[in-house]
Amino acid sequence: MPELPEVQTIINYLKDNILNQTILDIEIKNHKFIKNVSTNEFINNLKNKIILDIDRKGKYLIFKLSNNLYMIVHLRMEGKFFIDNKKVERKHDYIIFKLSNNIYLSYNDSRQFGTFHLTNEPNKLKEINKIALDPLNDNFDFHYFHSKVSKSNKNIKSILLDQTIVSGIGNIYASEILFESNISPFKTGKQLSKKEIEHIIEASKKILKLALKYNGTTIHTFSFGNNKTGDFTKYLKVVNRENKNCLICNTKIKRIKQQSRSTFYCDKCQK
DNA sequence: AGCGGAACCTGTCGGC
DNA sequence: TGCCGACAGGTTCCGC
Repeated sequence: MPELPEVQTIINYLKDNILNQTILDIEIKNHKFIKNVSTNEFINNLKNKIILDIDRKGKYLIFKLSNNLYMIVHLRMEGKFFIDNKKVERKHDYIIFKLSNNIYLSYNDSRQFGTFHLTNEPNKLKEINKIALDPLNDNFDFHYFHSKVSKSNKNIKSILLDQTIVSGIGNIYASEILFESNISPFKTGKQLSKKEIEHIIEASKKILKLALKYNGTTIHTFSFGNNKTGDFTKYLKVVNRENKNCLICNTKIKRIKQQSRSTFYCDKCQK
């Protein structure tokens, strides 16, 4: 489900609600989410730790806890956090943290793809270590991106989805960024001119910032803050607009598959 | 090395 | 109404 704007929206909401709370207890209803430690280790390590900060690398959430411990969470397609003032029964709640002040933080994941890791050194965790800069980072610039794409034979849509080249972009924003850049999703990295690479960098920063401002995009199921939805949906220009008119040139928007994932684009505006 | 496709799961929607 | 297939904001793994 979530890409950078959605993950950051979730983090902002969590920070408003659970920062400096102590984890009093943890209930685990399904063990599969915990990847690099045993369930017992997970519980014992987290118990009585304070949530000092919540940060992000790409689409990973990084919970900084007291005693130099970090909990790393990836929501994949459907992971969600709910915050309740009392214990509730909710379908697909699989990990429930009881926090001080009687707050219950529940991890909910209908498709069960999400992951949890515990570590003292997040940057040494292989999942985090390979994640590239995201477009909102000032170091994501022409020099960096050009060096990563200019020799690539992959199409630019796939390049934008490659988290080891640029992080935080997923299937929705990849299409939106390419439309904003006037670049065909079929073009390979090699075929891009310097100017086009510049355009993609600018469009990435612009779209992700704007989407974040509107708390992300809700098409199917994204929500944060116990069922609030993202407002960027109404600003989407190509995604889910198959067969509708391009807002710039009135040509019908096309929908195709690349790497078995939907790409939306305007074949007149995007060359 | 690099690719496409399957796998991981559940839910929803559209067509027949 | 019911069944069946396609599809879903992601990533990894496997086989060619």
